[in-house]
Amino acid sequence: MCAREVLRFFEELQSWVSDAVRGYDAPLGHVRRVCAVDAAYGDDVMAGAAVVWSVGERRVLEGRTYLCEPPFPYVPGLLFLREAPALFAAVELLSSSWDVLLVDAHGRAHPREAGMATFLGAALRKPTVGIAKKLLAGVAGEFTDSMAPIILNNKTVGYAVKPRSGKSYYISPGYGVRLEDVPALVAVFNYEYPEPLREADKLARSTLT
DNA sequence: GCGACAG
DNA sequence: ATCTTGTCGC
Ligand SMILES: [Mg+2]
Repeated sequence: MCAREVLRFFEELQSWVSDAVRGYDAPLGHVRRVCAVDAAYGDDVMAGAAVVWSVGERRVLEGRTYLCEPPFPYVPGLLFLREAPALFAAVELLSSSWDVLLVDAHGRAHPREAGMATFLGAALRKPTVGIAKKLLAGVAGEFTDSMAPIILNNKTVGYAVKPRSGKSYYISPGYGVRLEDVPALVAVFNYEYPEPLREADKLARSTLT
């Protein structure tokens, strides 16, 4: 009935999902094609964008967008209710295949260890990782080679990454990706903030112009 | 009670 | 996320 219970309901669902998805973790193979998603907003309209990026050619192979009215307001910790539907729709419009999905959000580094990257991966049943610009939960530990573990509930749930130049970012497993495979994925982009995410951001907002 | 709070 | 141009700094 009231908003209060709606939030409590979805938060409880997140807690359950965080444990349920662990059984789907699998080794991440060679990452040749990466998919990245992001959203942008206009007046009463939002654009979800998805791009497929070729690691070898360092270029966008395909880009798709999906426009709709924001289905939910932004509530810290429940971002997926607002953005996941449009991002999911944009990904489904892609005809190109990809190995892992990069989401502009958190994965396991979340108050209930199930951020938007976790839900997108579960819905798509494909490997995902969350890559955010700011921490929402947990604390970054000591850095070792440009990376520091993100500690939450007494365990490592992801990594803080310090690029050779630029602001640091935070990456954590979403769905189907093991924590131990995250460092290799970070290395694929030479520790820099992933280009495909910048491309998805660019595509999302250019669509509203 | 107060502050913090992905995008 | 968005409102916004030039400007300070690496
Ligand atoms: Mg974004």
